[in-house]
Amino acid sequence: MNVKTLCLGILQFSEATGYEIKKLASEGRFSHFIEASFGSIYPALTRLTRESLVTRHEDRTTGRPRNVYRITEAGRAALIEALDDTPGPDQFRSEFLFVCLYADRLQPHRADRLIETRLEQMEQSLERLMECAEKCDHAGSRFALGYGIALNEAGIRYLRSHRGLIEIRPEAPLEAAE
Amino acid sequence: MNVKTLCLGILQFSEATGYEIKKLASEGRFSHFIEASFGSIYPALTRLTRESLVTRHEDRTTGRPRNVYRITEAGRAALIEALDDTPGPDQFRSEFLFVCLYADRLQPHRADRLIETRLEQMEQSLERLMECAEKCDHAGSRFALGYGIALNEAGIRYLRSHRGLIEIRPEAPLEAAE
DNA sequence: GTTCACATGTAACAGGTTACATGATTGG
DNA sequence: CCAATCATGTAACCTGTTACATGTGAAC
Repeated sequence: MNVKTLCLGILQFSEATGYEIKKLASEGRFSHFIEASFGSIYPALTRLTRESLVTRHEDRTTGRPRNVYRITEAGRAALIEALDDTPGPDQFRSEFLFVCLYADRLQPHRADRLIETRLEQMEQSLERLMECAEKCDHAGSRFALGYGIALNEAGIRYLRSHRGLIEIRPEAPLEAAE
Repeated sequence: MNVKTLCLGILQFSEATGYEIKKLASEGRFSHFIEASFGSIYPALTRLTRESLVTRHEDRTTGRPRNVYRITEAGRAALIEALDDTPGPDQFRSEFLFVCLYADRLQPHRADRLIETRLEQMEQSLERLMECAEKCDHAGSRFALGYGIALNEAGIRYLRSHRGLIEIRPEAPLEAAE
């Protein structure tokens, strides 16, 4: 799926600036299964405008000049059409897991710290998703959000209960760890 | 993380051909958190050979000519060094979830079929991971595999129990869906 | 015999990222 | 006044994918 479709998809819910689209994709309610950078969003928006799939409204009233984009009827049609393709397989990429593979070769307690950090990140992201879900009453969005929450919870649970598999047991009391 | 590090990581466990590396990354025990195509693996292997991080052994004995790659000491060192960097955030990309967002605009029962298909895929992938885990006695790999299994199970559970959120209720008997 | 799995590689191309360049407004 | 956040955009670059090109051996 490309950034153009993604923009169309976000604009389908409400008008937005490029900046806001980026926010929604990176931190907002779509962030757990989507990603895009400014460098791809702005050009996409320009192309979409040229193709009349969105319209651009320059807003100079609110102090900061901003370009607000709004999806057109043709844009909605194009989105539905794009959605018609069989979605590609979900993909999960994790450098964290890759590093864990070699936990036994890492510096002592490196794995422990890595897990600690990851756990914190996941708890944060879980919280964020739950906040979004509370505020949200659109079925599709709740469904996607709920999925993210379920996966996050499962990941956290797993890390907590299985970290012992790769961490150095404290039961082997040694100062060698330093 | 780049394909070079990935190759090094896989070769750390045992020697392999480019073809086998691709298999391991796409269907094998690393497949749930890693991906790489032939078009990136072969050039990476050539570069690694030039840098003496792996050695190439041409095997013409087994009928099919194959190039078997083996990691060197320098290669192991380079891997450990690469592993030293803070791993980037896990990323999950899902076109499936994106499409689900617009379930209400799709053709009737499109969402149902999508979920059905995804469920089947996830069950297959779960089975595959469990088979790998059974055969595997390396702690790091078991940990990573277990993580994949946990996430898959959670995803399957979620889809089964929440699909009603976006599917058309059969309880509302109407041909209006058309 | 023909299909499938094994096996290697290249080249064109697409797609997106990073870094850069710029500037306004708000809040402390 | 200074930092953070809002805001837009470009260009060089990188990385990897797709498609192509080729060939062997095994199994049915």
